[in-house]
Amino acid sequence: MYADKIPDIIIGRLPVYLRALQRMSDKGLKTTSSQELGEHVGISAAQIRKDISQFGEFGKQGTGYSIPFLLDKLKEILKVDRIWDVVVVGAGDIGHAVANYQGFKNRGFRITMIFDNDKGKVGNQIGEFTVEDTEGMVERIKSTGVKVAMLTVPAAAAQTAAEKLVQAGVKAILNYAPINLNVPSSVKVQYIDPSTHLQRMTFYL
Amino acid sequence: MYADKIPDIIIGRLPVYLRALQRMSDKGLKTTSSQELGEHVGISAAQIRKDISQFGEFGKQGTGYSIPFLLDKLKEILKVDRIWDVVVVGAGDIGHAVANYQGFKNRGFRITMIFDNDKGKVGNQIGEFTVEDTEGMVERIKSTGVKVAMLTVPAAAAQTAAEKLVQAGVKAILNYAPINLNVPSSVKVQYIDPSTHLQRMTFYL
DNA sequence: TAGATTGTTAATCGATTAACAATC
DNA sequence: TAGATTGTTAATCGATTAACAATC
Repeated sequence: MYADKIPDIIIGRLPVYLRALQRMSDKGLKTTSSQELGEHVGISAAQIRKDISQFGEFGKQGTGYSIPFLLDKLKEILKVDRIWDVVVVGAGDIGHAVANYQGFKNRGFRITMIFDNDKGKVGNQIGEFTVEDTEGMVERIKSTGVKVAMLTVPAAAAQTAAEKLVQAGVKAILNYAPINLNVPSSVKVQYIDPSTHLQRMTFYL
Repeated sequence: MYADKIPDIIIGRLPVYLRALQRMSDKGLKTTSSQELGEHVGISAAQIRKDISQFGEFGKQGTGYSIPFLLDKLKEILKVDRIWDVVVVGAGDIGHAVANYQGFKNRGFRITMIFDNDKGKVGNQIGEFTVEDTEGMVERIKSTGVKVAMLTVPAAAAQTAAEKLVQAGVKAILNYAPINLNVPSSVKVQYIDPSTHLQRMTFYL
């Protein structure tokens, strides 16, 4: 859709803009400026204008941006103008937490399945979900066409699980295991490792 | 200690190197090269050498880096050659999850207190912790000297809670609430918002 | 109209990569 | 010694910022 390649670093900022705009919208605000949005997200006004202008002319000189309009555009660009089904692999503590997490609502995601390779956990109930056996996972994901996964298994099991997900056609993996995954470049991976974030801050203490 | 300012983007990569080296060490490996480490973390060998060389000459021509030595150095640089006490604010689902999370062990952090402003939750047991009332939080944190916090309250309560943490002398906040925090520049903030990460990937689907 | 703010260009700044002498 | 790999320099590449004409 966006013919010329958009730098990934810009894509990474769009969800932050989206989140801030959603909050403004929830407060009933109708318009904002690059200046104001920038103050909310800690990014310069010039950069926000440049980022947004990659995708079209969404603002108006003199008045700024319509919040509902920009919200719609950003959702469309990020493809969260729809709901993505998400599979969770790993029914341990983190798996439980993400399965019960209410924060995906209205952000474009809905968890639909949870898998674990521990037969002792298979069949267990987690909220509204029943833990399924990893054995049938590849087929099950293939047949449902799910493209997004969250990986919440121990580090030692993460690479193997990731390979199964790739085999099943998953194209986006949010990895909670503290290990780098090796996947084809057509598959996107994002990492969440709280210790890493904390260590990035202790340097400055 | 490191007189000339090190770019934050380099600091951000050090925990990733540390994590990979720890894994190599756990496997019993004793040496590695910038090439090999780079393959593990998906970063070019040149960049790894450049990053590491900011802090000293830790490698040897011809043989590469001693894993135990480089581990020690990185831990020292990131100040995780010690254990940091961490306070958790918010005893909801995420608070529970981080309190029970075993992944901070051996990464330099130890949760020591959990607070919530809901009197209904105060006194509850979460693992080995008793939920404490936010009312006494500032004094309690001040007196214990804790410098690191994890913020796991709803978005609407996050800014207020962050201000209390700042008041209490906290200098590093890992924020799980999907909102940007406004804090003095002397206080570091890192953000964890899984929806944001997912949205960054759906763009490419 | 006058004031405000966009979209965009050019300038600046910073980060990454390539290359290689030094040396283990 | 010969081969391997570092630390570092210079070149390249990319991202951010400043500035301003266009225009709502």
